[in-house]
Amino acid sequence: MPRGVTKRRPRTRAALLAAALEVFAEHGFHAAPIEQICERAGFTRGAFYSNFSSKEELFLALFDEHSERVVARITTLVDSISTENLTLQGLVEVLADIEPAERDWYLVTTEFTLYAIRDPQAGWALAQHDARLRAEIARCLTEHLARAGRTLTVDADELARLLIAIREGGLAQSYVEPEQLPPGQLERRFLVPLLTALTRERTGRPEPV
Amino acid sequence: MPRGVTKRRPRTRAALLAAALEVFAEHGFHAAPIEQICERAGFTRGAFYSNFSSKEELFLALFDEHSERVVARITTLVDSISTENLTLQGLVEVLADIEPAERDWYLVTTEFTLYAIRDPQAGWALAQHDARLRAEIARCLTEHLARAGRTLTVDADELARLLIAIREGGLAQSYVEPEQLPPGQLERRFLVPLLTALTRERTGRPEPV
DNA sequence: TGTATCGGATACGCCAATGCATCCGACTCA
DNA sequence: TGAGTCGGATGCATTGGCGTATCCGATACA
Repeated sequence: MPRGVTKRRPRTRAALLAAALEVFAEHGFHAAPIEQICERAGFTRGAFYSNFSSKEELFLALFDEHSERVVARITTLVDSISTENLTLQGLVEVLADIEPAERDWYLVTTEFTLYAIRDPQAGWALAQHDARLRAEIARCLTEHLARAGRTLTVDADELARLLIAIREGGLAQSYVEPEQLPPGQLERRFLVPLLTALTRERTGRPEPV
Repeated sequence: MPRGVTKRRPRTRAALLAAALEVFAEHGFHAAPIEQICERAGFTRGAFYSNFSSKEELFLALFDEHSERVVARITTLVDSISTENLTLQGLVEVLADIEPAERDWYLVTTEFTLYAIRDPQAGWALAQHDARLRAEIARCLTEHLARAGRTLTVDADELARLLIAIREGGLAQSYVEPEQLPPGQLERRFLVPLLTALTRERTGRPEPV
């Protein structure tokens, strides 16, 4: 462990990351000037290049950080199931709950997705994250449904893919015209019949389809 | 009508638009150099600035053009229903059919969506297009289901939103990891049970849910 | 076939952002 | 408390893309 200071750095890094989220959300990755990120964080470009080697690295770091947080949040949800409303409705409310801060993240992660489609390395990283996320969602679904007395009749991972698609695709529409489609609306309207159709009573016979 | 030439211009415009689609898809809007678009189209920047006032205007024009084409394509689908397979399966096959060229359009339109979320004017334009698209999809659904002897139990426009969300959200996942999730897979897996749950036999009673 | 006009090419100036090299101040540890 | 190292600030050079002003060739009409 070197002798010098080691407490300032992580704080600076965090401030830059937080500012980067805002500025990237506002302008997009390419249009976002590094200088604006720095000044919003209360630093100069010198601090920036002392912590990150380039704007791209900052972008990756931002995604990493977010990625951890998202998975952690779902894990928390799974654990809180026991105390929550155990009906199918209750599950849907959890899935349809979208906080205002999601907007900035949506803008950044969507841009990251485009980046990942073009860049195989980033694509691999995103795929890793998505796989973890789906695993958590699948766990959440399975456990919650089990406690509600139902079991899935389809692959949980693939259903997780569908739920993610509905969420992301729905958010796109919501953020383009917020008055027409409040965030979470699609989930609230369609998830109960959908999940009903894709599950059966745990001890009963499959429902007619 | 002026005396000079008037046949070259539309061809040049079309060539630039076609090249722009490729280059935007490859690099993204901001990272795409105008010069590369021009040289791929076989022109120079002089030709470009003679046809478009800026890169942004080109982007809007590209979206407009695409937008028309998409709506037209759906309209064609509606009209071809009579000759197609009239089962629910047949409808799903149509909805799950995604041609390879979709990838470039996906990249460009997704970037346009981000642009539209940030810019109210573009947002309005996108909302107009989406509304037309949903209307066509709703018509397609209603007519096809009617001929298959079923009627919707939910709002057709909102269902169209859901289908668009699934398509867009699914494509994002497909293009990030094409081996894991072939385009259209989510539709093929989930649309039959979903549409079944959201419709009832035309002359019969609602199915149990 | 000549000519007027339109479309595209060429060349230039401009600007903004990146990233580096260097300097100064702050903080930790002995 | 002092000295050495780490972190952030400052200033600069480079890059490259954008947009305009001007020039030249091609084409349609008289």
